[in-house]
Amino acid sequence: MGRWEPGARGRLLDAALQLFAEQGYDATTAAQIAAQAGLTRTTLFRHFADKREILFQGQSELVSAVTAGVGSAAGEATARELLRAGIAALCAAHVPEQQEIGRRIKRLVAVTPELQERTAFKRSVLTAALEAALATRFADRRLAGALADLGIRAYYDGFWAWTDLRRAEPLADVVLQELDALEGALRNALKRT
Amino acid sequence: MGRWEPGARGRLLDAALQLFAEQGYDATTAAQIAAQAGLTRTTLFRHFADKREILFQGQSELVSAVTAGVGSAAGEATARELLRAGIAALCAAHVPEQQEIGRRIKRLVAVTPELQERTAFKRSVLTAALEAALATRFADRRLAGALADLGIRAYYDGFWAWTDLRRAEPLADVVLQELDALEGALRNALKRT
DNA sequence: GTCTATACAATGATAGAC
DNA sequence: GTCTATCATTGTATAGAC
Repeated sequence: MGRWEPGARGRLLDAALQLFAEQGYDATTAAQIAAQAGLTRTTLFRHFADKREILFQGQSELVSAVTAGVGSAAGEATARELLRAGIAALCAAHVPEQQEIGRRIKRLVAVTPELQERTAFKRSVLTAALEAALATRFADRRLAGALADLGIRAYYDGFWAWTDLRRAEPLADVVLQELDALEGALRNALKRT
Repeated sequence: MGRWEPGARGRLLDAALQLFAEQGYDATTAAQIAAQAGLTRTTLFRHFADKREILFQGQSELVSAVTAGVGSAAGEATARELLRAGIAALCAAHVPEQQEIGRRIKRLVAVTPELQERTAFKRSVLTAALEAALATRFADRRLAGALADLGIRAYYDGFWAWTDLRRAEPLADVVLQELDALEGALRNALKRT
């Protein structure tokens, strides 16, 4: 099952996913995870600031991806096009293996408040990064925030749906379609009477 | 400075706000907070599940408020009107004292990752509650989510702005005005070419 | 029913050796 | 990079005092 890279971080992720699924997050100690990965507790904490972070590694690359995606859009792009450029870059930062890993993480998060908290924080960091990137391209800070919420919602809802797919569909297809649907629903609801 | 109720929870909040401001969140132990409030560490943890929760007490009432607000709107209310009913109820759940307390909490959150995490979690819980309440009143789950994001953004941005005001303005005035502005910006950006 | 005393497991930090 | 060892603190559990 070691389909992740053989580095320490990858082995720790594999070990954590297995032990959390068997015993639950709280009942699994950092020492157990380290032992299962052939390391010691101290080494685990050299790689990850805390136990939760084992499951959320690679999230900082997503911030870079979304920022770069917005930044590389054409100069005359509209606000909506800038948003789509950022979200598409976010999706491109994922590899197909995340489909199964994401599915397993989703099950754990659903039953673990500590992981829900970290999930919410990561989402807020990503939203803030997208908002900041958009705000460098057009003046309206309020619009940047509202569009960031919309895009990140499409990304998360699309991502979780993607992890449930059995075939290998590009993540961007699922997410951008979700974004279309969200935009349509909002446009309709905000219409002036 | 004990302008909060004389109960244990209020005294602990006062003590925590003071000590966190002086020493920082991490450098302040639970025992210090308890001692400052004339209690012991054990009693602190009887009142609050963890150290962060001292600052976020009363948040569960906000969930009740937003749910009740949406639920009590007129039967023929539009989606936008339902949203405004929920947000208005949220604002009504605050007392003027929160203006100063919120200002002090904002400063602490800005420099403390642990508190940022809890803030993000509370926001996500509130968003989910609003989304669920809206979804009971109209069928479109996507619209419920997108409108919840919009309303909660107006609430938070408005709330932080409100804490900086020196006069005693109703919170709802600030927040609903923010919501108007957000709706206008989005409506314009989502317009079909 | 609110408060306290005490013991306990686990996290996360730290300093130093291989 | 990895390890051993030690440490303060959080948060839990359980007992009992006022």
